[in-house]
Amino acid sequence: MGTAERREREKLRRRTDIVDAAENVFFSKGFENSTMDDVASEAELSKGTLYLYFKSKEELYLEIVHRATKILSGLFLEAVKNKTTGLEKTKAIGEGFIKFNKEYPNYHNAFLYHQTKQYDEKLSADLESSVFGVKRQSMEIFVDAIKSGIKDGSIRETLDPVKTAVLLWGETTGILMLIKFKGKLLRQNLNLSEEELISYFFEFTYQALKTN
Amino acid sequence: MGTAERREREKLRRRTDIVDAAENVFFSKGFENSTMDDVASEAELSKGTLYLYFKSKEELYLEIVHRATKILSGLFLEAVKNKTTGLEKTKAIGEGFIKFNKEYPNYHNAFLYHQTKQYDEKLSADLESSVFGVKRQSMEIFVDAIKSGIKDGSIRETLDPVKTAVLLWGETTGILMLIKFKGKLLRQNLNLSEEELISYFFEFTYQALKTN
DNA sequence: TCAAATAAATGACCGTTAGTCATAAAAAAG
DNA sequence: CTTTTTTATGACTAACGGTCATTTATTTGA
Repeated sequence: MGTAERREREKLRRRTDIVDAAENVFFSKGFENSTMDDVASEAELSKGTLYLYFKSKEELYLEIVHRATKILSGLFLEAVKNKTTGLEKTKAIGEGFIKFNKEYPNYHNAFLYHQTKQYDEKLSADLESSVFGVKRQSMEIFVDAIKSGIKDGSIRETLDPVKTAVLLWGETTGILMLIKFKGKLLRQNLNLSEEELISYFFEFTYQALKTN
Repeated sequence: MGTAERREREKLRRRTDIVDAAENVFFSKGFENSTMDDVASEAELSKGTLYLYFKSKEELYLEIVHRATKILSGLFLEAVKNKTTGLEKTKAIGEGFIKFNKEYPNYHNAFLYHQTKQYDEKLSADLESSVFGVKRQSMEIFVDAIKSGIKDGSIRETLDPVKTAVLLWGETTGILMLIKFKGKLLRQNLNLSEEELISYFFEFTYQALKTN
């Protein structure tokens, strides 16, 4: 009989519901300020039940990061479509990053926060590595764009695709973090707006990538 | 009589001792895993006393970031000395960043962690702004280097000194963070070492800055 | 030198929160 | 309908940041 399968589905469904609840709570109050009781109440469950589905508050959080990572990966794929040269693709990926920041600010915050954490080796190795798996996908899209740019002559052929992708990933994250955490100071003290900095970054990087 | 002055000195001395103790504890166990009781015991004081000198655990931490920032600023000054062209100065500042990372890893960690936090507006406005003051100094050294490079013709004249300094600051932080938090994954999954990535970053950036 | 006044230090205590576990309710199996 | 298994509960614990009434040490003024 299909009882077992149904139960499996229901279990998964409950898991998803809990993550949804956690998302609502974390996104509205911030991760640090949210309590597991908040999440339990939002999910209309008791706190104990949460721990039947997740090992810790952190694992719940990682699940959200997983969602974020999948969204970003999707944005990358979409960005690359309909672009001709590799350079254009690469630029589009950068714009995908910005779109992520603009259209999914909560997921992006979760994602940034995650990048500044190292997790317990053993504890959540599975989830962490599955997150990394999706990130790897995004990275591959990135690497492919650069490779194709080198092939079609739009990107300098002295560049190394993998290194460049990692580099741009790190740089972009750095800039977006700077904006997120110190954006106000930049505006007030240096009279530099978010948009200016981003477009300057794009221009600077574009020049460094393109063939002369 | 000089009693008041002496007491003032002693108070300051105690403050310093507490920060020293906090440093030992935070650096060895990590900020999150350290308790105020740990710090108190390291400082050979009771916990209550800590709160006579610092408003919170976070303020204690900010004090360490302040030290870190001063060190970085000093490294920048030292780096710029004896360099002739602005481009060389700029590169030397980048190397100063790396030196900070290599020679003062604990301070650098504190510094990075700080960059990913936004603090209570009111609570520690004084200290936060004094930290920002020192950072501003570093930033000025950076901006001056780029300006001089534009003047002496070693750096592309289409670049904006302030924007470029902010940009490079953000990029460098991004790369160092990537290495710190995901360095192991980069090595294992992409076979990319820390040193390779850094030198690639330098080369890439150098090309983007220099006049053709 | 000593008592009053002031400053510095203490540690028991409080409120909060992540995580646990014995118990109960619900569902499935036979 | 009874037994077994699964799922859910919420009172409880341990740990920690921060507070405050009380104690201890130091300074002041006569």
